[in-house]
Order: sequence, then structure tokens, then C-alpha cells
Amino acid sequence: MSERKGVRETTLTEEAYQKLRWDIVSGTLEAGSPLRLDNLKQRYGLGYSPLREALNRLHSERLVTTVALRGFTVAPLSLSEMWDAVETRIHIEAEALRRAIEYGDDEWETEIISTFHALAIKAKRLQDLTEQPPKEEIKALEERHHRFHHALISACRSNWLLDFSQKLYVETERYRFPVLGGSMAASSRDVSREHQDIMEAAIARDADRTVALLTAHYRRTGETLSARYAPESEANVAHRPKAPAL
Amino acid sequence: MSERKGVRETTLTEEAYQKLRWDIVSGTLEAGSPLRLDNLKQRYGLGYSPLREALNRLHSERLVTTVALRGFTVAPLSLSEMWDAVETRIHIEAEALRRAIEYGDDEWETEIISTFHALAIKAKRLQDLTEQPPKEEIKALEERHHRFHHALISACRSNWLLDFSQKLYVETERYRFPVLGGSMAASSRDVSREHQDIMEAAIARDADRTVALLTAHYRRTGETLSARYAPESEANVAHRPKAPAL
DNA sequence: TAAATACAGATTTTCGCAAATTCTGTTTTT
DNA sequence: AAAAACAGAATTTGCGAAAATCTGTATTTA
Repeated sequence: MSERKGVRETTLTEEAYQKLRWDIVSGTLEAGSPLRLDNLKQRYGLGYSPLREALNRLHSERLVTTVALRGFTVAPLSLSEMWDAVETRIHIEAEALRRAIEYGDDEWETEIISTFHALAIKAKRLQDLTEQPPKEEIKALEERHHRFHHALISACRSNWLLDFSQKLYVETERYRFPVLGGSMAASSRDVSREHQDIMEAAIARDADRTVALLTAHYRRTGETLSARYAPESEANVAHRPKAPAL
Repeated sequence: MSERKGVRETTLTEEAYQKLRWDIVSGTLEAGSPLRLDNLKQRYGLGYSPLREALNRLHSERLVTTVALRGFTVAPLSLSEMWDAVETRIHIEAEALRRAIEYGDDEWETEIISTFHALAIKAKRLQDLTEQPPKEEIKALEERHHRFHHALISACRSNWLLDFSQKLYVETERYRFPVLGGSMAASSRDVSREHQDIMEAAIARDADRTVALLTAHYRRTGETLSARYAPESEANVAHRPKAPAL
């Protein structure tokens, strides 16, 4: 049971969880495909128990579905589910943001500024690249993106709001990931600008403006993803929120 | 590995989950007490694997806490956590309710009415009882209560809102349960009346009024629980929301 | 031919032990 | 006397085999 070299850093369950999560979010394991225990065991070189436990954690995050006695599958993707996640996220984070703006102290402001810059630098570097950035780099970008958005609402003083926001972030990450790798430079949006505006409004303690900017930011992302996943289809318009304008 | 008589109804994991959940919510397993695998194995007559899996599910529902390599414990209770859950629930369900009122059809109305009556009848019967009702009866009452509140928002067309509402219901159930067994008759509130008003406002499609009534309903419950868990203490007032009025 | 039944292969679920890790109380050293 | 080191105990974690279950195919029956 010992690791290659001496001490093991984390539990095998954690390892299984991280690897599976990455393979699902990055699309290596396709949506809807069944996850056979035997396969996974061979693929990751881990036993049944850690895999099973990891699969259960992923189930509670809605990344995998499971039916009793019929095993696990990668959770399917659908535009209507994506829009549900986007709109719910707006509803949750709008409230969290208002509270964070009310309660946030110097440390909160500092964290927003530093995570913003970490994100902006990374985004700039990847955007300037001529070739397609490697998946590892996209992962790092996603992490900084996550940290920035978390920093915005971190002072809201509600564990439940933070928890729900986290869950919705994970859900939308799956949809966002393949697009991030695509034509980043070609995008007509200046996402970094949007982030900066949100940051400035938050630090200026203008709650209404910050919420409006964040809402627009998320809806634009949703629209980008809609276009990416169903370029020709008109069907996805039905999933759009009723009030897309600010 | 075979069951007493022929076919097994569900998986052992499901059985472990249900039993553990009940023992935690009903208070049989006290908040904060450690959950040793050996103990549980003996107590429920189940193996490690089903228990472990059930414990993980309960962890994702915040009913148990866990630290890697240090086992599981029953999640602690705290007034500030309860108020967080109550206020977040209000925020989630207010939105879900508005949408349900917009989208709800005849079937939705019918479901609200029937679940209301099922709840009202049960509540009346338990209230008229002279002695303390048995735990099983309280469980049945809780189930009907849950069905009614779920019916109200069931037409909201958002799986995420419904999922979050469900999570928060479970969380608050833990706090409500011991109180339900107590002096139900002595309560100055007419809870059934509150439910009826909510039902009528919803069916009349008066969104603002329904949301206001539901908010008041949840806050009153929160206050009852505060009083029950910290009767003399002034400290819990600090956890109260800023705007308790309608 | 169609429906019902039986069978066989594949898959999931469960079990209990063994290994690894952490905790606790005692002894030794500074 | 305080800090560090150590050993034994308690607990969690991981594994692979065995049991239970499901799914699809072949066989039988009406």
C-alpha cells in the first residue's frame, strides 16, 4: 500500500477524485459515457474503494450520475441545464456580492485586487500565444478565474451562499472549459476589461452597479457557450432568460 | 450476504443512509459525537463499505463532518448556522416561488391543495393529542410538511433552485425536529393558518404577498428555534437578520 | 409467430482482513 | 519541571475476492 517513494501526500481517494474530476471537466471522458469500475481501476491504477468514494463525491457535485445497481456515468451536458446553472448562479452571487460589499474590509479589497491581477496576467499571456495553449495552462487559468470570482463574494458571511456558488462554479466550468481552449484571441469580448470593471465597482462599494456588471458578465458567457454548443440551432434561444438586458 | 427473506428491497448503502440520517435528524446521535466505523458496524449490523458510502452522502448534505484519516462526527449545531440556512432558504425559495407562480398550471395548484390538507389533518391530530406523540408520528408530520413546501415551488422549472431548497430543508429539519416533539399545543402560533394563507396567496397568483408570507413564516420558525435552543441568552440576537420585519 | 421463461455473461455491491496512519500515555532527556 | 522521543493502542483506508444483481440472448411453450 506504500507509495513509490516513502510517504504518501494525500489519500488515494483524493487522488482518484482529482484525476476523475479533471478528466470529466476537460472532456477527456465524454458526457454520457459509462464509468465502469473495472475500466477505471485499470486506467488509474487504483482499487475499487477509492474510486467508488471519489465517484460518490463527484455525484454530489453533479459531475456524474448514478442509478442504484447500474453503475455510474458521466453526467450529460445540456444547454437548458447550463442556463439554469448560469441564472441560479446570478441569483446566488448577486445576494452574496451585496453582502460582501456591505461587510468587506481592507483584506477583502486586497484579495480582490491581487486575484484580479494574477488572472489578468495569465489571461494576457495565453491570449498572446499563437498556438493553442496546453490543457495544463487552461487549468491554471481556470483556477485563477475561480479565485477572483470567489474573492468578490468571500466576505458575504454566509457559508451556504458560498457553498452554492462553489457548486455552480464547478457545474459551469464543464461548459466553459472546451471553449477556453478555442479561439480566445478571436473573441470580440474583452473579458479582462469586464473583470476589471467588476473589481472597480465592488471596491467603490457600488452594489447595484457591481451586481449589474456581474450579471451581464455571466449572461454574456452563457451566450458565448450557447453559440459554441449549438451554433446553428435556434432551439437554444428558448433556454435564454426572459430578461437578458441589464 | 443474503437478506433474511429472499430478495433485498434496496441496497445496503441506502439502508445505512436512511438509518443514519434518521438517527442524526431525530437527535438519537448527538451533535458533535464521533461516528466510529466499528460502533456503527455493530449498531446497524452492516459492513464497512455501505456505512462509509452512506457517511459520505451525509457529509455532502452537511449532516456529518469528516477530516481525512480522522473519521466522521455528527455535524455540530449552531444558531448562527441555523440563521444562515433560514435566510438563504428564504432567498432561494422566494425566487423559486415567483417563478412557480408564473409557470404553475392546474396540476401545480392541485398538488399544493392536496399536500396542504394532508399536512393540516396530520397536524391537527397530533395537536389534539394529550400525550407526547411518538417519534414515528413526528417523522410522518415532517414528511407532509416537506411535501407541502416542495409543492409550492415545484413548478419553478429550475433544478438547481429545487436542489438547493431541498438541501436547506434537510439542514433546518435537524433544528426543527426536537422542537416539534415539544409543546406543540402550547405554541402561540397558528402554523396551520400560516400555511393556509401561503397556499391561498400562491393560488391567487399574488407573488409579492406569497413571498412575504413565506418569509415571515420561515423567520418566525427561526425565532421559535432560537428561543428553544438558547432560552435565556441574548447572544443569539446577534445572529438575527437585519430586517426581521416584512 | 409471439410471449414467457431460463440461462449465461457482465457489472455492481458488499465483505472482512491487512497495511498505513494517527492518537495517547509513558518514559527519557535536557 | 518542561520538552522530546518512543511505544502501544485505536482507527481509518485500501484491496481483491465473493455474493448479488442486472441485461441481453437463446430456448421453450402456447
